[in-house]
Amino acid sequence: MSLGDPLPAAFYDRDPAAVARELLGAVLRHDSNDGVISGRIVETEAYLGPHDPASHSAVGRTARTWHMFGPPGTAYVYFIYGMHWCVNAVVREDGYGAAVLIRALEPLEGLPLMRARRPKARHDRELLNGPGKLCAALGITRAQDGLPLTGGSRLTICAGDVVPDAAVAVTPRIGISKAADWPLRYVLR
DNA sequence: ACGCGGATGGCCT
DNA sequence: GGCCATCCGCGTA
Repeated sequence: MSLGDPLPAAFYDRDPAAVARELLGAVLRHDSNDGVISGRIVETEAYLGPHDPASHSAVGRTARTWHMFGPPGTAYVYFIYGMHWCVNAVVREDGYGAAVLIRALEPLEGLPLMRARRPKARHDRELLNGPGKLCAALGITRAQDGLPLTGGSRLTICAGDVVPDAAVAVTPRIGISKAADWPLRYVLR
């Protein structure tokens, strides 16, 4: 595995917090029908599995959460608040039900297309700084739910520069009510 | 620079 | 029926 190659399934088949930490600096890329859009991952959250009360997998394997229980390196895309899509990378072994939510990116490729898909963004800093915003900008919807992120699909995560611990902040997860004090959010500054 | 509430729909109970 | 792993606009400073 070197810089720019897709991260393999073995990268994801590990402790969710470690994967969330190490996804910082990696690159999420969507080869959409309208063009390639990519960004550097700068914020993530770990959802540990069925025993984590804030995790979607805590309700079991339903139609909505189906792909969260898929093999490591699968995209789990869900619809929330009647308007927004959010994208996760499935972690741990096939059938377990853990994932890492991608919460923010820094723009790399496809700036004009991002701006067209995010007309409300008043400057480029607001294009990808939220889980719903980055899915809108990249064109990620239910159509990408279940795709492998490990290569061979149009949605991939590729290795980036190594990020030193001094550049990483760890905080509680955002926007949840259960297990809201667990420090599983990773931010690159 | 904050804080608050409405939008909006699928899904679980 | 009520709850969301959110975003945006409007209000007060």
